[in-house]
Amino acid sequence: MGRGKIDIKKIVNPTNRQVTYSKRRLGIMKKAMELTVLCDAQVSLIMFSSSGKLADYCSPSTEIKDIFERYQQVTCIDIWDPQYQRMQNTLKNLREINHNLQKEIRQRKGENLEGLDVKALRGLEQKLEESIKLVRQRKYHVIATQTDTYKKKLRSTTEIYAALLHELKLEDDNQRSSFVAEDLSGVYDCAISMANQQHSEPIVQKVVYESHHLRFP
Amino acid sequence: MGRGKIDIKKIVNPTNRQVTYSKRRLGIMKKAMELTVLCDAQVSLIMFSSSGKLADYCSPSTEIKDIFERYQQVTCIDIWDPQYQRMQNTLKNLREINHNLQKEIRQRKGENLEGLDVKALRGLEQKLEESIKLVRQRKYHVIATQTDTYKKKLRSTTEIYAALLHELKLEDDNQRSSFVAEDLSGVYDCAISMANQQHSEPIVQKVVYESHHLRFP
DNA sequence: AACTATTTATAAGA
DNA sequence: TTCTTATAAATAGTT
Repeated sequence: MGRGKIDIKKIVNPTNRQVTYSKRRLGIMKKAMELTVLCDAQVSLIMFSSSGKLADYCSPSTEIKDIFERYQQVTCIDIWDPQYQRMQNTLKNLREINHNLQKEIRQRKGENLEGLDVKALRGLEQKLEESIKLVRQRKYHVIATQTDTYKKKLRSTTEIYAALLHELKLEDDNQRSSFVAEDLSGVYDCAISMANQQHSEPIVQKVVYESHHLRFP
Repeated sequence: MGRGKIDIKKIVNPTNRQVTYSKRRLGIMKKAMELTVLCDAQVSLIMFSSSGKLADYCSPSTEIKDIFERYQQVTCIDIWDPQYQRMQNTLKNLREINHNLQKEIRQRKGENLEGLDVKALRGLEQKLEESIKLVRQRKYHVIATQTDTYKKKLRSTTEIYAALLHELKLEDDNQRSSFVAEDLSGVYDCAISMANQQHSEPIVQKVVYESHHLRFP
């Protein structure tokens, strides 16, 4: 169809090829549309030109992905094999890791010990003892650091207020002096509560409580 | 093209429609093939007739799935949305769960304690103490059961050999008698080693060792 | 992008 | 279905 008959083989001239592609692309899309309408068929058409440009047609009230899934079902070919397979493997591995982790946690919690013999139990006990040792060390470290910080804060606060007290005394006023004495106790309380910011009990009480719980290696 | 012009609308007569579908299906496939060859294009064509029959064409040295993946890339549309999305979610969840499990394990091992304050550390310590208590209980239980079993075995074995010894004594032979005394010690050793089947140390030694490790709540 | 001579596709009939 | 054939549609080469 055209001024002359052409052989069905790759058109060498790129411009010519591009022009023919444009014309025939429209033609085939029209044909696809006609087939859809005339024959109530479901059609998916995807074309990439040699320059990589995409053109596609899909019968109305469907999407290419639906037609594709239908195609997949009919041909029994799993299109997403590579990615899908990889994901499935990853899932399997993760599940296994998960299972092992849960098992380990359960044992470290002292659950599900039925399968273990004396040797394994003793091993587990030792592991737990080591862990608890580490936790206690850390706890001691944190308390020590904290106590130290609070001590410094308290000292500096006390010093500042002592200085203030001194300044006030310089005014040599009996009424003032008694007021300051009252005030200082409040200031001290305030320093204490600062030192205990994250704790409900006063710091002194706390430290005593902790040290009775501490054990050092 | 044909004896008469037709409107592009659904052909009502099913037979007619089927015939037209057959003809045009071939026609469009030929067009697709020509486009492929003439213009060096990549074409995928999938058709389902109204009766559900599949026909497809794909440019040579490719597969529909390849064209489809390319289409997916270009359109940025994820074709396998439902299953894929579900899997991705599952993966994400599993990864998160794993991460948390690993974190918990690390803490229970006494690692990564930097972020915890005194209260949390004391909590962890208590949890570990509870766990160790459970492990020790279990260990005691296993040892007790095992010891009991071995004791019974030993007793029954000893009784059997005592009976044998009695029978042998009935023969009232001095030579024999001295032989039996020797033999009995061997028999006793055998019973001991039976009782220790899964352990390298003799049972008596074992029990002593264990009880010095045991602590009861 | 438009034109048109020709080829190709196909509707209707057998 | 497939073949035939008159006719519509598509398009190659040209402008």
